[in-house]
Amino acid sequence: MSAKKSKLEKQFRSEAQIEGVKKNIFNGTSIFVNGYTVPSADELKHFMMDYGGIYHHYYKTGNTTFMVASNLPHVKIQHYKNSAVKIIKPSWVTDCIEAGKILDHKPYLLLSDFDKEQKQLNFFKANPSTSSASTSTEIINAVSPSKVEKKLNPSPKRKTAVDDNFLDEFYSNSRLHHISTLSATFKQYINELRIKRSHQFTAREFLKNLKLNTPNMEEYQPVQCCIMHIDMDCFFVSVGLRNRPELKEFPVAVTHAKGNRVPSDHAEDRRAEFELHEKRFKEKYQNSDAYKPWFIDIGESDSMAEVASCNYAARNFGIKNGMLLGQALKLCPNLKTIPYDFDGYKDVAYKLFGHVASYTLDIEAVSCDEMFVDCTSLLACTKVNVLEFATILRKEIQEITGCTCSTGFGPNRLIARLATKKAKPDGQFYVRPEESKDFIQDFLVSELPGVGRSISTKLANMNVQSCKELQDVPLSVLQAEFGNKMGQNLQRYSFGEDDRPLNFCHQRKSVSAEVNYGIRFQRKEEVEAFFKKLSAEVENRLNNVKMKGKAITLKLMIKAENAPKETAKFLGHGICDYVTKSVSLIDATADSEVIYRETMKIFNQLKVNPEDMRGVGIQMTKLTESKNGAPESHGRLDTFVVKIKKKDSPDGDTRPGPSSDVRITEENNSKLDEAGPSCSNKSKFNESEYDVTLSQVDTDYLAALPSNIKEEIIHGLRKRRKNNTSGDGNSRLGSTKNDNGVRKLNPLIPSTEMTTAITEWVSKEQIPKEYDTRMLSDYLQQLILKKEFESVNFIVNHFQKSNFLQMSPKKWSKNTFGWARAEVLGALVNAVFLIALCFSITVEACKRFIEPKEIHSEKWILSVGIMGLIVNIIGLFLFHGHGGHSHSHSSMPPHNHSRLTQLVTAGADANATDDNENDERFPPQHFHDHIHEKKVDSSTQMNMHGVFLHVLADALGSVIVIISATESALILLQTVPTHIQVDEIQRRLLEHVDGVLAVHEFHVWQLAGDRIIASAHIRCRNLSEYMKLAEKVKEFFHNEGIHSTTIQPEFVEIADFSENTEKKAPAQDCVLDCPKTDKSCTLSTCCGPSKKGRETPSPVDTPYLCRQRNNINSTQIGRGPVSEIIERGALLANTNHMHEAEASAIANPLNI
DNA sequence: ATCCTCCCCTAC
DNA sequence: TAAGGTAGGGGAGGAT
Ligand SMILES: Nc1ccn([C@H]2C[C@H](O)[C@@H](COP(=O)(O)OP(=O)(O)OP(=O)(O)O)O2)c(=O)n1
Ligand SMILES: [Mg+2]
Ligand SMILES: [Mg+2]
Repeated sequence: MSAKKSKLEKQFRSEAQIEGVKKNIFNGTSIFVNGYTVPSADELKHFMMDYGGIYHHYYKTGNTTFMVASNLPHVKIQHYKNSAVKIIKPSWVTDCIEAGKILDHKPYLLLSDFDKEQKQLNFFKANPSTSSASTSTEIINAVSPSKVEKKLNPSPKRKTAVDDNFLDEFYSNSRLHHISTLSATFKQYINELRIKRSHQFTAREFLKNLKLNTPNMEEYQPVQCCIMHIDMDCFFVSVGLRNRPELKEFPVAVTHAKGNRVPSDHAEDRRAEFELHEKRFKEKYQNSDAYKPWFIDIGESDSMAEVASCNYAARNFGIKNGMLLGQALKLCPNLKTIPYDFDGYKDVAYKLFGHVASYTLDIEAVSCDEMFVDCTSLLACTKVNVLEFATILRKEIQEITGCTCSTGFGPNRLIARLATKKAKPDGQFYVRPEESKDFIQDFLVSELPGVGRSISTKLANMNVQSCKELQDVPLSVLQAEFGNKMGQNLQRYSFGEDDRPLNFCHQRKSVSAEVNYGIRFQRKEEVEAFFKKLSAEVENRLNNVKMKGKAITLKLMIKAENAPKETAKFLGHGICDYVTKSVSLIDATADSEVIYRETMKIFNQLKVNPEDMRGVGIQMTKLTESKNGAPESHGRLDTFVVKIKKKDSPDGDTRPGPSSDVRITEENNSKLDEAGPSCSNKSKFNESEYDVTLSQVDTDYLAALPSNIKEEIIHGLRKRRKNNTSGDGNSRLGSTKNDNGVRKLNPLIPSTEMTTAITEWVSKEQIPKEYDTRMLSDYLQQLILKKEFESVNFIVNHFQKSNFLQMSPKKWSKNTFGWARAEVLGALVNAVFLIALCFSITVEACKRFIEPKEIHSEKWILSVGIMGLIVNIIGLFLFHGHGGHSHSHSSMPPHNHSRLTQLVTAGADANATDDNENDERFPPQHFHDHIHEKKVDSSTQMNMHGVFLHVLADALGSVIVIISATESALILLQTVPTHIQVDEIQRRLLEHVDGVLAVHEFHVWQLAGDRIIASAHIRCRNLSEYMKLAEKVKEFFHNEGIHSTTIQPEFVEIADFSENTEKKAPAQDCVLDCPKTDKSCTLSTCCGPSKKGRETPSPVDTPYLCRQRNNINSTQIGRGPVSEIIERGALLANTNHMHEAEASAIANPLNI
């Protein structure tokens, strides 16, 4: 029992003894202790008497200053609520003594805690049986309180996973769920910012200017590698205290519970669970010494809620994040609890990441309150020293978020992380590379990131506590104990070495949803119902990240055999065994039905008793990007097709009922497209028609059909499944792909309509989405496989020639030239396509020569048709195409339009009657004839002359194709256009334009066709001279036929001023090269390492370092609060921070 | 050797 | 009452 006395009490006593004379602190203040308290009433009485206070054995209204209570029944609270009685927590007494003076009692008011429990109070009030009694203590007391409870709460109904809204409610209250979600959010956030080119590094620019204009900043000392770690101080508490500033100095924790006593109905079970826990631990680690029974302090009615975060005042009492509230209250009885504020965390986290991102995007998000940042290039670019930057950054973060943070800097992530630890709270610490070995020695192994309870216990068993001790353990020993890699890592860490790079571009490897709270099932149906919900949750999460999974893992927590039935924590999981099992699927999926089905299959194999389940989880791995990722249809390519359709036919939007199968395909298609998985199974006809129509050539689909068989082969041996679900389950799995709603464009959509849709799509959409482009490429692929070469050609030509490709103002971030090159690309693709086609046809033809076959199918006719088509296309190239883009562009569509519309109608008819033969659905005869008609229009008549032309066109066509391919390739290779002579132009530029001292980095290339682009560095004397010059240079290039030029001026005079004079340099050297920082830049310039020792630290910085240097002088520099800090020289030294023993963190986890 | 599955461990 | 999630590194051991 004496062990139970808190440190605090002891401290008070010893202090009192040392002092001998006790101060008069309470000065006549009187208290009455009501009910059970910690410290006890007796102890409080002595405290009061010793320090000049008065102890009342009864509450005397108007006389007793405070009523002291830890906990009161609701009825009593209700009774006192509206009276003038001030009820305070006992810790007020101890805190006053500790402070040596009377403290404001308000933070210790017990009633304020209960204000938030208004609901419960109302509940009591609202009940008719007690409402009249609520004003009178006597009447309430007359009724047995337990009876009242029973009546109100016949069987204490607890909300478990079988209840309807459990999942939502649980997740909305789960702190761990929230921080996991936020962590993923910010990893993604950084990814997105990095992709977005338009991102502005405003704070970095500001910092640069600040440095230039603040002469009394320290001289810049370059660093070769600097990793920063930032972590918010006691994050949840800091956020919570933003609007409770009066609590800042008090010990505060964020929890769900408020520290009230808890019903002790299952005291035995709680005891038993604690003991089993201890037993398991000792068995596991074979060392009873290492075990510190964390639960010794926790009584039968102490709160088992977890402290999510506690502030540093609370940490002085030994409280830790993750500790149970009951335990924390023993350490610090007057710990103040505040509720969660999940929106606040998100808000602050966004501000934090947003602000750091305005310095650099070399950020690896670790969690919502923490990140690693590679500062190397940032510091090099701004020429600010590490600790100056830290001071500025932390000050800004505090101003923006209202919360403090700490930063650590080091040569690698390990050191940076530990430096932050040392800096906390509200501090900063910089470890220079050469200091890191010394720095790390004093850390305990348990403080190393990656070393937790298990490893530190094992090391403790080997008599290793500190990093210094760890250094002496031979590698072989570590590897024998912890495995190859872990052993290696441990040793490296112990010397302060860490070569893990920062990961700026995060790629998810798994998506899961787990619930290990409130799982209490009676029957299997309840389990099934919950798995359904969980599967739906997983589907949502997959969709949110546009992913599909190819493997499903079921995770279960099963009550350990000897664990008591009631868990220590209300609705917790108690002591459990863990079971996981996984399946690999044939096709990646995000469909909740598939996930559910597979999950149940695994579950059935595991044969668990639903009553023993304490936790469930579903995890998807082997992720692939999903093609149809975005569930929302806004801006999707196929929606444009649908829209057009609607415009065309007014009745297009009357949705067909499930029975109206016979429909024009594209309409049908769009409806089916929109249909989710839920209605996929209803009309087999629709589905199969759709599938066959679309995917006769879709290998995925072919793979999917026999997937059940394959699955049986692959997994059947192990699974030993019962035959019950094979029929239904398998047939559904076979059509999974389409159930999932993979969106496809029906190849029957006329190419004209398609081009219109594409035009609209391109003009509306900022950035082409991946699934759109895939959809488009699928569509084209199908056209090719259906041998609709003319349509393909038409669409490709459309890309090549339509206006939006040539002069689209829409530039997305990856495409600053707009779509201009697409024309060239299109030409190249077109040419390659045609060459490949010629080749395959030649081969085919040869085969036929060698081994002639009888013509007994329409395929032959089709082939002939195709050849005719090829000749036609080439002929078109020859007669229409080569002359100019616009000409063929205007002449093609009308022909195609009318023809294809007819074809579609015909095709739709064929489809409605015979959906198996769609491969040959377009009568080739019809096709060919039609083409000929067109040709007759453009030449003379259908006779020998025509035949001759066909052959001639064929031959010439090949030549043209090859020539055009070569041209396209040359353009893509950025070669200098043939009619331009670079050297000549450069020489003339120097000669003809006065004031140009030198020209270098001179490049000329062809964006497309006759759009020629030049870039050059031009040296002149100073800015004003350049202004005069610029006009002339532009004019010069204009005369040379180059209308788009990028000119980088260099000024001799300024360069001389800012750089060492010794570097005056030969005229060929570039004054505005990248600065010397690292090693990676020279190779990244256009011409490679023509000059030595110049680089950019990272691609992100390049534009700023290399191009915008001359902007600096024109920017006005403000003098904000930040510059004042600098001037005050208030670089904060790191606060020395004791290494906290991590005992509780190690002892805390309940799962052994 | 390298892969896969089923764990365990860690971090926040 | 209480809201014990989630992603990733890595090891053991078997299959290839
Ligand atoms: N067992 C834990 C650990 C952390 N968190 C939450 C609350 C914390 O505020 C937040 C950030 O975790 P940190 O490890 O960064 O801890 P703090 O920010 O609270 O304190 P510190 O100042 O040590 O960073 O994550 C939690 O809910 N449960
Ligand atoms: Mg933190
Ligand atoms: Mg943190």
